[in-house]
Amino acid sequence: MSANENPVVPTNFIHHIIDSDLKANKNNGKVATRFPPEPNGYLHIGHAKSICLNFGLAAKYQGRCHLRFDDTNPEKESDEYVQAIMRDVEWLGFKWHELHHASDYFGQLYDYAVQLIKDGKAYVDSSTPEQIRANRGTLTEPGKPSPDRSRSIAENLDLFQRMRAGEFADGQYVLRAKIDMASPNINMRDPTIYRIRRVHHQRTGDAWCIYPMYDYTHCLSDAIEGITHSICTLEFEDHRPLYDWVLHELDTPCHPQQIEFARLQLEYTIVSKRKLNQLVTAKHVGGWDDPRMPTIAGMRRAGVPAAAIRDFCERIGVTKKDAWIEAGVLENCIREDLNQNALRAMAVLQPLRVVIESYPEAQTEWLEVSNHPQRPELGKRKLPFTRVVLIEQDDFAENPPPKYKRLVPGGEIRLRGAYVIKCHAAVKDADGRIIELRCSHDPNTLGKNPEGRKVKGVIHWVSESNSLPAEIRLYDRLFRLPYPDNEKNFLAALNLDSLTILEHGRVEASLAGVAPESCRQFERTGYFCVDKDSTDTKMVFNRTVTLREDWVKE
RNA sequence: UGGGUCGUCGCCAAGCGGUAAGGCACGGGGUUUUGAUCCCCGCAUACCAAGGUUCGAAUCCUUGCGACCCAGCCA
Repeated sequence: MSANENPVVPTNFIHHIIDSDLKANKNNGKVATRFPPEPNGYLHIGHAKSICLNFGLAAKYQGRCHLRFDDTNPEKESDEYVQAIMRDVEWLGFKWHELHHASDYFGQLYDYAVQLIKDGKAYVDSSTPEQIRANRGTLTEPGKPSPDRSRSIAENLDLFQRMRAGEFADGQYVLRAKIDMASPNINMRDPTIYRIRRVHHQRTGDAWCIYPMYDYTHCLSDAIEGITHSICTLEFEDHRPLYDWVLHELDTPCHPQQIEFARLQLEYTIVSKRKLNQLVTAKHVGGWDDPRMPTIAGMRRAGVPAAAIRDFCERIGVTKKDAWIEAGVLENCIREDLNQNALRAMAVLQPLRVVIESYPEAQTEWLEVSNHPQRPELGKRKLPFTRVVLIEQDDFAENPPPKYKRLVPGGEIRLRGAYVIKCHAAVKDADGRIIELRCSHDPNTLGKNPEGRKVKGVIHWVSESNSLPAEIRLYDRLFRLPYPDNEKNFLAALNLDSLTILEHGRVEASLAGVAPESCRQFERTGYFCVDKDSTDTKMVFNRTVTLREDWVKE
């Protein structure tokens, strides 16, 4: 595939920063990044952008990229999420050079906190959350110091040790950094860095009853791991002074540079773990891996190739601009990959019986068709042609709209890879519904055009007797509005027709036994992949994406 | 009315003082036993606005305007 041989890897402002760091021999010419998810939900397309960025940087600069779980809030975290995250990162195609957990550093983090206290840079506060909030001030007014701010170092040390020892109730005390209650940056108004919480931690169990906060933990974890460039999203820009403050006050192995970029915003989707969790919990979807979910697991189940996600992340770029990506960009990446790589197959989603009266009843011809019209190296397969075939209900119209290119009464159509047939009659049931077509075939049209006339269209088909029953799940976008988050309640933007199940599909017999996650292009209808719900008696396919349809719809 | 950041084509996005890359979308044409793919062609005298500096500005300066983020013992 020469198309992907010379990918033009776009550059972005982070490359510029690193390039100049390298030129100045900062960090001894090394580059180390990390992807730091909190294990409180499944990874989504927004995380994919961050993963591609961080692992991509390490690859580009021959550096390292760590996977680090930011597991400092045991109330929301679980091992299920840890496992899912590792699975998703690997599936996306990345290998971490080191695996870490912020919880691995709890001991060191505690020692650093003691040092901060000894230096007079942190104090134990007995204020309630309400008092802390009230004293924090507002965006335009400075905060007021807590009465505990002047507590002695000795007393702070004693109290902090006893916090750890479990002598106090949850919430009774917190440890705060002593910075500046009048700072125009609210994050610098003595942020809480430790809280008491008697919660079982998925990794450290009940070893701790105090847990460090993100701002305190993240920078130190980066420094401990020797991260050189700590990349995060824009909402942490205001936290950078705090990141730098902690590392400046403490004697750490290094001082990583925090760089912020704009998080992904994709039309018709939502990338908030809280809201995605809500969709799962309230059963608006089948689970975190529901094919409609923008999660990595969901897209994987839908049949989206990892390479398409990587391509997408590359195309959208990395900037600090608040941007919205049109849904078509992702779809294009998916189609581009699948068009190149998916084998073709014949499948009829909503069958209509076609009896070819001119074709011998007992006869079966094995017709050779290409697995991929543009890639002969992918071989050919044989399809059984029989007297009774099934075509798509949509491919026949008694009263065709203008420019209809399919079968009509008295008209001819090419059955893809087979004969040209002509429709003589439509058989209807008592309700007037068409249940069968009576046709004849032109035996002289196999592999060649009929003489003296042009056939306007080609449709797909499957042998009635020699095909497999299949359930086809047609997925559409989960939200009917491009910006679900703009709604007071995002659930109101849900597309109630996001899933259509077709129970009576038929697919060509060669698909028997094809493994889950295998993708095929069902000619003329779209890309589909085998779902894990498939059984020996009934295959199940998920529609990944439709084919482009360039014509005006009726 | 505090602080932080951003503003180049419908949507992304290069550009970093020398005269507007690319992708998606869109429009037109061609090939085609998938109305798919593929292939051509078109698509910003213009870079939020207004001033200024300069031989020359999207790029530098000034002043406006607009958008986003921040007041968790969440991350």
